[in-house]
Amino acid sequence: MRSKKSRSTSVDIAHRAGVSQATVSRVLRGSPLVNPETRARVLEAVRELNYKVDHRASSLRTQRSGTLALLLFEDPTPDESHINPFFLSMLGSITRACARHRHDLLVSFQQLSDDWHADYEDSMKADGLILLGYGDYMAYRSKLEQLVEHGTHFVRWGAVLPDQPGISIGCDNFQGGQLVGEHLLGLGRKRVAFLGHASNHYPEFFDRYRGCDAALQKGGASMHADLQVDAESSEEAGYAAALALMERGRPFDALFAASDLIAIGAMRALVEHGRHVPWDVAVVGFDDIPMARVASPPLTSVIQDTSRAGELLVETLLKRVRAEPVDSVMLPPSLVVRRSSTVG
Amino acid sequence: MRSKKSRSTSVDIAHRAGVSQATVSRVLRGSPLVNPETRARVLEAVRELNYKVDHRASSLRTQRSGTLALLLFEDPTPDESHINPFFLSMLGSITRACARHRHDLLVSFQQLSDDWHADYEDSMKADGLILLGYGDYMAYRSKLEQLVEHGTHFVRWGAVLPDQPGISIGCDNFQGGQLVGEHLLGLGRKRVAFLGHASNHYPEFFDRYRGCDAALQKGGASMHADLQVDAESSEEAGYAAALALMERGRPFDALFAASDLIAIGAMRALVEHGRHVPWDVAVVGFDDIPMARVASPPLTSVIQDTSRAGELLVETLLKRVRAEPVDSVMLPPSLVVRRSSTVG
DNA sequence: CTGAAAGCGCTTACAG
DNA sequence: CTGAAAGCGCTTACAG
Repeated sequence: MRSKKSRSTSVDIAHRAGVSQATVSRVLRGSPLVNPETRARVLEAVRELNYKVDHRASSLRTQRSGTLALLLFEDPTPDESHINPFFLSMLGSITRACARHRHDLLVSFQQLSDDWHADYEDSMKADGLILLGYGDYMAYRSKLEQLVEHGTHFVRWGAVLPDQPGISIGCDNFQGGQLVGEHLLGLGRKRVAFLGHASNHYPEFFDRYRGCDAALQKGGASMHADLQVDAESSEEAGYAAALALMERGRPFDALFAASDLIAIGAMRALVEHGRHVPWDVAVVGFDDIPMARVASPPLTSVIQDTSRAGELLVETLLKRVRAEPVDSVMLPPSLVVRRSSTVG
Repeated sequence: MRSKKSRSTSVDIAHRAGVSQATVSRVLRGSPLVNPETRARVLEAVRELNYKVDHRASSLRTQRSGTLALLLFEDPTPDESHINPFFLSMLGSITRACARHRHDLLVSFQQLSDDWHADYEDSMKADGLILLGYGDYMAYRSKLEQLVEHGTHFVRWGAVLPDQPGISIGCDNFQGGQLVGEHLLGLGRKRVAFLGHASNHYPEFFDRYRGCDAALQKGGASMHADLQVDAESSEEAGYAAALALMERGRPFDALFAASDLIAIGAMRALVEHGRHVPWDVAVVGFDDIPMARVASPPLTSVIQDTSRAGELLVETLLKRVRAEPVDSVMLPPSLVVRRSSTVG
């Protein structure tokens, strides 16, 4: 139709229903100050002409777009189309949460190096931003400060830290690490290697590391600096890190990977070098991505509640947009035990 | 800033630069009819006030939103956050393609049963729609017809069929099936089971089936109705279908699953029932999702070029929006051989 | 309960 | 090359 006649507007509806354009608008916005019969007539015309409110015009007038933007970034950039599966799962739950809250979602991949603070909200495309991604927190932090200073509405998925700019929703990574430490200790493993960055630059990984350390210490063990190898969250990095670890020649009977991707890459390296998982080395990951169940052996991991997380991110952001008070929140993780860590 | 002073407009810029608001607009749209010095002055003011064009106002005026909408649907609805990984990968490449073409992307999950034809383009939120999903084509088709009749701009990912409403970009599923059939034949396997719907209701799966059949026939074999079991694309369905297949008691030495998820579920069932993959049964999937590499044994699969697909979908849709002529396109698939089908 | 009118922030003929 | 003016399609005080 639209290809032939041009799209109808509220004026067309007004005409057809024999009312003013203002009244059409009132009906469509659900204003209570409209006579029920008038309303019925307008609605009838709306149906007949298959009319839809022009979202741009209404949003220009009301100064609310009803749209949220999701900015997803990873540094270094993953090769084409290989976004971290954990973020993809978050993307799914955020999309659903947006729909529940009757908002649209704009999705965009960004480089940490991009000028992403400058775009979506400034050009009035979105009422607020959801930030999702890994990367060096020290580089990240200054961007966040700009956003705050700029008055942009945003919520970030990530570590909940004291004094951080803006607000965050994140997993309780320390507790996640503890769950892993306790599990390994219960298995009698005390020489626990850690694959992943463990510094302030990667606070999520670092908290996982420290949580595990804290748990081990209760059992008279601890993490060892010579059993820690840096790795970003990818299979390749996990593979390389496991090789580097074995190269060092220090004994270890368990391996805690900062993410499932790292764990999966590491298991490959271990097996290729004759280490049996879990007999020689119990392996635990983090995130519980779909791949974890399928890996061989199936990977013990820490579950982050992505659907709760998506809901909370959207809910919190909408509160921020409405200038209601909000707080950072940490979500409790849980452990799922599979054969990569247990014998039998 | 914006939280304190209100956002600046083109009028503010005009004022500051000592020109008319119309000139500001010309500069920002890159119009050639502006004196270079004037342009410089305007740009200076833009920078100082950190001004960004209000996208809604500009889009209202130009009647172009610069936004595309991606509608993702699956029937039956997957449980929270477990979208088919193949679609997730498509989503990634579509997002990137949109960015390359300087368009924004709105993402939304839909039920096939929803009234999705009615929304995004009608309310002027998007210039066009990308449709992505599995489902009963017969139900789907009537929706497509409505879209066409309605003059909506859309491109669909899926089977390229004669007489279909609108245009499609899809994998050459028949050829994909052929590659599988030739591969299995080369391995000396002739009793090939098929897990997945094989009817007009699921044209993509059906083409894969027929392609495989065509290849087998060249080798004096063929697909058998009693070795085909319906399954939608999920691990659970694959698991159940493999059980049903074994139940029938007909011998088979190869299994072609209509998707990797089906294949992975099926392998689990096979192994649990004492069949060795690939010795007893060579297994091949379709899609080459990330899980395929990690499965045990790693899964032979058919690669669909998702990054090319995303680019083509976006490019084609934008042409449609600009009323340029476009055609449906089939992309050539390729086979990646892993240990689920080869011995040694 | 309803209408006339102003205005959201741009873009683009039109006139100079 | 530049400005004044109309208009994109709505929403919402204001007056009745």
